Amino acid sequence: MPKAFDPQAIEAGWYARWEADGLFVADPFTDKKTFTMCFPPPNITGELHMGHALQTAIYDLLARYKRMAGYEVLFLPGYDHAAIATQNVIEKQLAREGTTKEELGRAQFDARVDAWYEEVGATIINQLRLEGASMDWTRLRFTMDSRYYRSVMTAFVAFYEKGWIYRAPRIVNWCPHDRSAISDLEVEWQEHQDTLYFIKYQLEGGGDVTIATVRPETMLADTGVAVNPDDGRYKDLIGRTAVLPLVGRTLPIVGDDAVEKEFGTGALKVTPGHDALDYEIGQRHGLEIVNGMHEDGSMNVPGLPYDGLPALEARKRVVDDLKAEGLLVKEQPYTHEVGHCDRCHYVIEPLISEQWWLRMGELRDNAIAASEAGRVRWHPERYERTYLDWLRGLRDWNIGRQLWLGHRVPVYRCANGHTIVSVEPPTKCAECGSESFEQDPDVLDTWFSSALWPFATLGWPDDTDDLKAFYPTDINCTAREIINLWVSRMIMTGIELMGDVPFSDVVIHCVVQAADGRRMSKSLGTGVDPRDLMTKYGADALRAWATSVAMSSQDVRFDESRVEGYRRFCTKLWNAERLVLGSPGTPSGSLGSLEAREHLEDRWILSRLCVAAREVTRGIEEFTFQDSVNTAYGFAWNELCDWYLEAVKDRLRDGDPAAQDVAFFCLDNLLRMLHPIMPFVTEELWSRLPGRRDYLMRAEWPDLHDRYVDPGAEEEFTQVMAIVDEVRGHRNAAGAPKRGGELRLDEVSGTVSRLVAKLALVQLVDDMDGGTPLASAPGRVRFPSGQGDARRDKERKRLEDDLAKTRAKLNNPQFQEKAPPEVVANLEERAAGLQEALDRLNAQD
RNA sequence: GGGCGGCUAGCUCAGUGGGAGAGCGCUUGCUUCACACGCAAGAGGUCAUUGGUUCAAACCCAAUGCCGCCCA
Repeated sequence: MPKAFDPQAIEAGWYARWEADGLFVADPFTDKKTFTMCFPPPNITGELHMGHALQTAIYDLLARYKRMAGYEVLFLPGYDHAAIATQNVIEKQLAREGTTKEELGRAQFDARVDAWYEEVGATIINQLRLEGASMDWTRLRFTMDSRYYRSVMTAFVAFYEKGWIYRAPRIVNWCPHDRSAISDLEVEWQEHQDTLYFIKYQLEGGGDVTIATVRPETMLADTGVAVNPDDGRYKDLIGRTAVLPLVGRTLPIVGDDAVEKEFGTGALKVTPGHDALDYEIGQRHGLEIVNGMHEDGSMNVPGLPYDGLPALEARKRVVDDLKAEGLLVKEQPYTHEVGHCDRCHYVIEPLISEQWWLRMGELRDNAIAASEAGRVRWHPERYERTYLDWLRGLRDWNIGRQLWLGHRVPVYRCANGHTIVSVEPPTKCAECGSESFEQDPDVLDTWFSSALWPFATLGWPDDTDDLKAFYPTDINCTAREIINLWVSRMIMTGIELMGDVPFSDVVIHCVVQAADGRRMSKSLGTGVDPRDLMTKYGADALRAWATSVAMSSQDVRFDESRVEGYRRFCTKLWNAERLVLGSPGTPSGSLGSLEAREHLEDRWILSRLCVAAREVTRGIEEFTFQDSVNTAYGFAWNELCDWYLEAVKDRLRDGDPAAQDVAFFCLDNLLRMLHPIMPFVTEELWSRLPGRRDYLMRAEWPDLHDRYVDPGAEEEFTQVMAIVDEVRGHRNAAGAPKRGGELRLDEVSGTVSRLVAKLALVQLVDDMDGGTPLASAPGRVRFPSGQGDARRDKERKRLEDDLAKTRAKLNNPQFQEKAPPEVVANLEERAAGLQEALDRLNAQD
């Protein structure tokens, strides 16, 4: 074996062998219990970032663990079409080429989109493979595949037939760049420094009222003025009529509780066509709706000089004209939040628009009930509130989009205007026999199709073997910003269309930030490409890092040195195995010596192995993955390598079968429990262990229970470590060479003495003149180069301080009275131990 | 505006009421026959601030400050 582990040399090979031998493929006809995860469709707008890499590591950890624990695992991969995002990417490409999608035409545009999906899809799949994701590639799904398309159509028709889908005009978030509505969740809020304009509206019959607005251009579509009925300043105005400056339209003045008295002047201009609140006020008071804007965000005010101007230019002109007429009372700086499209970053226009809506009533109520009843569990638990709070305030879902790509709404109109809603395109109108149809031009929100992911990927609406075997799935793991966008909607559709929740557990992992705490993003230049990290440190190191941070906090700053640390850990494992494999003779493999075990160090390490295995398992089962990786790391490095292997080096060199059996057994089980975290290096090392070897990937999960737990051995070996530590400390303080010196130990077993001598590299003597007394055990140590008196003084001070603190606590009568007896006993034992150590240290001998 | 999370060693982070921890970095000594991607020994922390609960607080409660996120 080479001296260092080289990830590049083995990763691709193992992945290919696992896949070729069908280890990723799930069998729906299995007798085993099934475990299913449908991988979240990664955004197909680009390559996968650190968040995806982290998420993949967690999913794959769970998949591999469950396989080893005896489940039939389906880990299903796929991606979605990300309609708005993809359209933006292609449009940017076209802009660079000096053309537009309108110039190109639908067919050419579609071809560009398909080529893009193919290219990016391949990149995504490649990265998932590099990371070792054990996904069932025979079941790869894409939301635009024909089968998936039919699932989406079927869901639409099902909701439509229930009467839950309707078409109605409402204020929507309109993106003038994409010329489409987007959902509330796709709006990004940014702080803007703007100006608040105070404008005087004359009243019919004399007088005036001043309103305040940051968007004076929208006044062109005003149809009323509203004041709070409790506002003494304006009470008398209710029922009178204002005249809209520049336009001349008459505006009824209405009283409405929704008007904030504190904002501006307390009088509100009402523009029902361009503001959600104004729309509601307008509806309550029967105000006219004027749509003052075109789809591209330019003004739609025929007959006025502002017609066709972009909003900002119109604003300038309006303000100038108001000034000229003396109606602009004042301007003041104003800071507020402005919505932007989260894909193209244009300013969102609230706009009245006719859209497709999905009624949330029953869908929402059932989704709430499922979580409250514990049929969906959240990890960490606090995210259940995020989910419930959002659902409780949820309005109907605008599922329509005015885009060039996506699933076309399956609504058709015949030549005579009859509406047909059907999964397959109709051939003949049932009412009039017409054979000529036009399909509704809208497409569906991408999240509408993604909401069906856990069952559409399994073949729904057909009653497939996969659906029977693998639904409901078990775990969905994602980032918290996805809870409302996706998780909640999967739960809604799963309950409605499948009659059961789509998964039982939702795992919310942390968000990876750049090292300086900023968002990780390509545009900020703060992004880190997971593939570069895998090239440098190997996939296992990246995965171990991800495992250690994913559930430990809400956010994590990326720290490359920690990834590097896990690469070193891989090499450490590699060399541990190299040492064991280098011992002569053939190990018995009978494991008989595990039962017979005579040596203290053997009993100790087997005990520690059992404890570690239990903790690693618990960490995975409870979704605190950092506990698993920390435990395995600590066991491997600080116990197996630092102490056990050092203690049995000579026995291994002599070909002692007991030492070999124990060492192999520990390695075997350590590699098993590390496999879900670090699949490549563990598979490679496991394959090199003696004996007939199948794949570690389908080996059994360590199930040791308490078989070798041995408190006596743990206590005795702890004494060994304490004495060795102290001797080494003296050696260093004395500046003595690494080997040599004399040690006299009284009142400890021969086993302990011999182990200490071996590990501390000292000569055991029966008698000694002078030397330094030890604190950890009765005895003295002496080095030829001199004594560690400075260290002895320091140690004495430490012990004295500690003892004083402990005694102070014990001397408190209230402590004695109120603290639990075991805590008191514990402290008393501790004080006695400290006193003993001090006595030993002060022994004159 | 509502909600959530964080503030612990130089850095990144563990630590759910009884002796302050890890990795990396730093200092010193080691090319010891598994590993210098290593070994051994060290230095380094009024656990953000203030108050409260408790025999006992990094941990529970309240307030404050700063950083970040989600939602409107």
